[in-house]
Amino acid sequence: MPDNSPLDMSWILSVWIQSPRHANLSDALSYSWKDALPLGQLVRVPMGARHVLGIVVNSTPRAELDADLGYKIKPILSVFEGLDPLSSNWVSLVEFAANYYQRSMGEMALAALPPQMRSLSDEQIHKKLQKWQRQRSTPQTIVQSAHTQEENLQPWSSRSLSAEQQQVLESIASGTGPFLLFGQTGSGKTEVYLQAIESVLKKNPLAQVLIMVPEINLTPQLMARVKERFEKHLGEHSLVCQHSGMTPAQRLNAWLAAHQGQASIVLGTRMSIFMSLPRLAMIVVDEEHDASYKQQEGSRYSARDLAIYRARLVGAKVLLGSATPSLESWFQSEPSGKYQRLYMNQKIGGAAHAKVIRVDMNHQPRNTIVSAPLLQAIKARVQRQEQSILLLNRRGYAPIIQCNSCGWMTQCLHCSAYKVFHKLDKSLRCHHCGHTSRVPAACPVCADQDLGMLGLGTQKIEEHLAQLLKPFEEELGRPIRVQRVDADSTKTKDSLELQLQAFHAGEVDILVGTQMIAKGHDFRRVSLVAAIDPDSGLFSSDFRAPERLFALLMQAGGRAGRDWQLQEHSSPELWIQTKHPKHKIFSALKTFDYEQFAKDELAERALANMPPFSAQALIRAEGKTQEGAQLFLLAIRACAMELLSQDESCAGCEVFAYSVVPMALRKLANMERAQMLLESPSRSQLQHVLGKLQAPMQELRKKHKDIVRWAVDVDPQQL
DNA sequence: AGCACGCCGACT
DNA sequence: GTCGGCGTGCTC
Repeated sequence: MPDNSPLDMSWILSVWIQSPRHANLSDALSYSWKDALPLGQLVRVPMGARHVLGIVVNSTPRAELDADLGYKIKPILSVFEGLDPLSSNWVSLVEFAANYYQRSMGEMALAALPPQMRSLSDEQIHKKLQKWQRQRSTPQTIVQSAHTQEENLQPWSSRSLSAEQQQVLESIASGTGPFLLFGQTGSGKTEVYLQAIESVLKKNPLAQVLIMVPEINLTPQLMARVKERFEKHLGEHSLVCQHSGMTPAQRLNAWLAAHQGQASIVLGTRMSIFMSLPRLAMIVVDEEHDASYKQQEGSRYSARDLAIYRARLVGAKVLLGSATPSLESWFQSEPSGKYQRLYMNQKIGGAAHAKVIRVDMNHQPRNTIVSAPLLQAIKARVQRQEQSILLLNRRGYAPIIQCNSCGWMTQCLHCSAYKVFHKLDKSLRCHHCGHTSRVPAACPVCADQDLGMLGLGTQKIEEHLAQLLKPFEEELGRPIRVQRVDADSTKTKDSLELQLQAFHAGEVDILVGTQMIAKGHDFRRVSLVAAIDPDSGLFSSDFRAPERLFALLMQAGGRAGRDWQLQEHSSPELWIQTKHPKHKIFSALKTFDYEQFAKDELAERALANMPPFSAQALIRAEGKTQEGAQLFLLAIRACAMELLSQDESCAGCEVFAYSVVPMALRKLANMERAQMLLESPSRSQLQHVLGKLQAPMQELRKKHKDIVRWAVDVDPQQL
């Protein structure tokens, strides 16, 4: 009673809790307490009938009389003792991200904390904290003891650096960044990251470093290298991961280690950009061009862009690395931009670029899958016990089954897409909504049994290749092993790891897969990579499709010939089967000339006023009918027009609203989808208009009852 | 978003 | 007679 007597509640706290923007709540709710609390303090507060986690962002003395608020201010329930408040920098980062990506502060902030922070009781978390504090050893003591030994100035690694790597490291040490590390696959970028991190940690043993990778799959490999380098100097508890594949308990432990400053290095996926790192001194964004850095639902943030913001906010260095940078980053690293570009051109150990060989499929027999010269080249690899990788961007057997009599095709009932034939279980599967059905024995429309297959999938290539190689097997006197790697073959946990291990061990001759195998994996004995059918990336409605295709093929080419021992027998090759061999993407690819590609592509973007020469935001709506979705967006469009002409603060804004159109995948899981693109030469003007549009959009949402979901996507990656 | 309260159909 | 469908409405 004495503690919670209303008379003692002399402070009003502003608290963020998890609630989306469209809830009719302001960004921070008011609660009372007997004391002021520091910014970033975690608290437990009553919310209706529930108790929820909150973050204090402000404390003000209670006025003599509460103003007529229309609601009762309740006291908070408890304060998280023994846990440092979140830093003001962290709060600023969240605030910026919420504003920029048009979400509420509370949603952004609470989603950035480990889920157990919300679900566990205070006691459970305290228990965890105590247990964890007992077993911990601070990095300080370990590093200092290491320093008192003989190796104060000795490098932690014995590896020698190339002149180029050394030069890049000197630039990083002497500059402020952001740095764009433009380095070929195999040029030793990872070593540069590790060395840069080493020098940061040696300069300040308490410093913290964040390393981001695009995908969960890539964390174990890099973590192994980080451990090998740093574990003995920093202790095992100083290196932690953070990604959605971890258990809730693991995530909480890692989060606590980072938050309390014990973790020196955090390695994770995009979500780790929001880790609480009170002494953050460096951020590494590996493969910075990768689209996975953009969150595709909920708060659609770009972890790469936030890394730039966060680094500037806390005075940390940020290092973006890629062999095929995003055109946004590339543009920023031009002499007129804000980033410093660092070149790494040389391949370590003198490994050469893959030789690019284009096969003009116009001159091949119709419906050729693997052209004769490519097959020949693959056979030669098999004979030399070298490995080949075949890339195709479609899984399954054949994309569609068609009735040869009436033309009926396997349209998904719930999506505006075709179901794909999977031969293993003789099923038709929609890759968008997952709906699965049996293959009909006859056409459901005209009952004709003459059903044919259209197009190519990984399963079909796998089978086709086995057939083509069968005669050769006898000649060779051993079986040829073909392994398929795609979303279907890697469904179960660790199966990707196992399949890749088998490939590494040389138990497989040929790997057939989707682009998931082109990412990051270090294949030693591969001397041939072939893109079977890359043409769909050449003529897409999405202006970023060529950029993605180019990056994929460059990366694929980099997979070939990483082992210089292969050089003695054969040179690595990248094969492209295409009906458009003269396309400029392929001519730039031939010399692995990213710079030429970027120059051409940027010139086109400048002419068309596309990013990075403009900023974009996409408003999407989903409803029962296409008409309903479009009507909602049209109303928003009208509202935007009105703002631009009537609203004083928007009057000078140059924001262009494109027409409302159905999405590329018009219907998904029985939901009709439409979108409208907003574009402006000025990021801040677009931001301003979006902010002004927020309230009217929420009003419109109430009127358009048939709208099931809608979202604003700032800086959309896919159109 | 949760989670309440609140009024109408098929079941122990 | 209840269990439970999800339609509005509120949360400092």
